[in-house]
Amino acid sequence: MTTIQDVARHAAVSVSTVSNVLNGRGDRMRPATLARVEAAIATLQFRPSKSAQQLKTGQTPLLGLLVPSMANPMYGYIAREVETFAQERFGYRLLIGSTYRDAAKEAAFFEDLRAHGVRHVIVISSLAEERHLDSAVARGMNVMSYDRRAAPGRPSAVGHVTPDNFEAARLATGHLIAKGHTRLAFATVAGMTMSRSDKIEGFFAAADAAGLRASAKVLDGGPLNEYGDSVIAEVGRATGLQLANDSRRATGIVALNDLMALGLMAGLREGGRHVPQDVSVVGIDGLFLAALSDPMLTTVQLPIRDMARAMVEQVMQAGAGAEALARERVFSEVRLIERESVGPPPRPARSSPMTKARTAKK
Amino acid sequence: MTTIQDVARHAAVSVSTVSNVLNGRGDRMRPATLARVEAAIATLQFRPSKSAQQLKTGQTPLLGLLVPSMANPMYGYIAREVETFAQERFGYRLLIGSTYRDAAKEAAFFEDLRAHGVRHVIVISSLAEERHLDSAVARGMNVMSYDRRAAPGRPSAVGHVTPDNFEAARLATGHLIAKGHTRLAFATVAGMTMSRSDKIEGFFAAADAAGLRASAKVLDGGPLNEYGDSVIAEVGRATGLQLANDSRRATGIVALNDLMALGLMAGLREGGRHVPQDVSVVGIDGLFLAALSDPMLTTVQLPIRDMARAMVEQVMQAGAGAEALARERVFSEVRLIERESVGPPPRPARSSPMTKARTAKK
DNA sequence: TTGAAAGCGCTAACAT
DNA sequence: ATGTTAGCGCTTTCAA
Repeated sequence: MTTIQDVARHAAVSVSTVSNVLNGRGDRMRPATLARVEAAIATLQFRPSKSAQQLKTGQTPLLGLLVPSMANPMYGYIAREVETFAQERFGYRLLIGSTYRDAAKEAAFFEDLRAHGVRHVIVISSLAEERHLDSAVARGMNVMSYDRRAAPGRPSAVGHVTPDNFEAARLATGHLIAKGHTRLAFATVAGMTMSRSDKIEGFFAAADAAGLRASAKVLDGGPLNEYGDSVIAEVGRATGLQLANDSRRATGIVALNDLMALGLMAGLREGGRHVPQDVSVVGIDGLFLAALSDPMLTTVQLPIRDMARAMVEQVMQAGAGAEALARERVFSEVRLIERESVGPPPRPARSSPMTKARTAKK
Repeated sequence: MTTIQDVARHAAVSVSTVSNVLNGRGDRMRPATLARVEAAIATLQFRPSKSAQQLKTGQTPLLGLLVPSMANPMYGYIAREVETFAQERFGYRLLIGSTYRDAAKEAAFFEDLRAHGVRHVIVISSLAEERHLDSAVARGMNVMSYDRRAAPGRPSAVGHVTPDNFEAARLATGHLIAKGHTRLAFATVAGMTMSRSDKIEGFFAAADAAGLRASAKVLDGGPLNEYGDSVIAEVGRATGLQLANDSRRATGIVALNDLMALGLMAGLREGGRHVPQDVSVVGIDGLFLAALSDPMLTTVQLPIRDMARAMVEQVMQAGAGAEALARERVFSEVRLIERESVGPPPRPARSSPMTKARTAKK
């Protein structure tokens, strides 16, 4: 390994001179000296050791990113945006970890980040609590949390960036209502996170506003056990299959996210139902995969790239002043992408005691 | 930050004693001493600094992983498997980088890995050349390359793990032939990598064996510009759309991979063709997404997890002996998963001059 | 059984 | 304009 000593020797200068050029202080020396040093660096292909620099400065250009699973296309997409921006804007690299929604793995990852001296971390946790994040902050980390709002009341030192989940679900539900659906459902998985409850509230808010609250219901597809990649789609499929055999099922369904929606459609189809003729489905996320399905999935697009950038920008705030870092940003730029998975509700096969007022437009 | 000094002071021992317990040499001291040290470590929540350790030992528990794009579900899946195994088996964390298939970005990532002292790296490159990998090896890195075989003739210092792409494509093509298809095509993107050419050869080998070579063709959907996440599916869609309007199109298509196949199906449908009634499609990869489409995609499952583990295991070989490290492993455990996207060919609309012998079974 | 001390590669005072 | 040097947190001889 070539060191700063080698360079100094090769250029016949002292190590501090080399260090000066490394740190952009080339103006402190004669041009000829600078040139010699630069030549030596190039010749020897010298790259200063990050660990030595870190030991000295306490800084390391590494960003920690914690996700439930990298195999989930949504997190893969966020991760890529975070990584790209962190690299382009700050020259940081990404130290990533999948936690499988496990508290112990999450804690272990934080411990390792700390040991590595990583002081900037973005967390996409599906744990209910987030106190462990505060303790990370207490140890000097800048942490940003994705997809949840600051817990009300309890002042937090961690920053928050989240899409407007309430609005996203409201929009999705409103679209179904506008198409004439009166029997609505929100399909989710077991376990209540802030993001999920916000969506559920948005769902009910839209139903309420249309006087459809009584028939609106939440479908819990069960737990997300094991490896969290495809499983949310599997839960969706199971829910879809079950729904297919339910004669009193909702005709308009909002899914927790696109993967769940895709699974839902597969399950519905497996059960012999057609989307959107028998049931309409709308997702939330706006994954590119939603444009590939048959029928193409109508979904609510979230501003992923903007959020990724905002998280990076904020987590990098040098000051670490709690004011700036602990800010909460809710991104409301959610928009409905109408595709093919939503249509008018089927006309009721027979008189249903559930039928509400306003008999859908023909 | 609490250091080994703090622990030593707190336990009233020297730093070397603390270091000894950190490095599993607790047997060198009196149990009471060990206990005191351990208590101090726990009380102070001490974690030794990785950068200090690295500076001293030259080792860092970080694995570099280079992928074209983390937003691609296939790479996300591989990355997760690599990460999980590296963590569980070796206690390593993952330093990941998306290269967008760009040589400069790839080189920059390697430079950074070197600066960080990372000595183990797994590369999924879509660059034609791989000399840059050899130079990384020359600088002391252990590198494993995924999805390509060692260049024949030129002895390489980098290890190789790859699925049997020839066999995967042969299997996919053979399935189409068994179903009666005589007009075959292989849908790919612009740019020839070793993996792609192996698949194409497997495709032709199967066609040849059935006397179908003359009508078998390769469809090049064009370049994969920009951000490589959804774009391969977009190329697939464009190819599918074009195919839909081609009256002399193949009836059985093998796609480069599942994402391309999914796009292909979307394009075909957009163009008014039905899968599998008008055209049969088979993918390669075995992504969970392939089970979600309508029709569900018939595909060739690759042993991703096994390959991920093999790569990690091999890249970690301490010896760095070129013999063990530069090994090439071709995983032939590929198997066809029959789903719904393949059926018998449509009966020819009218006499076609192309029609080969053996008029498909009814 | 325990401790003292050198040194890994670098940065940044502080000389000169 | 350039050089000397202390020291970041740790591991590891070598001594005691």
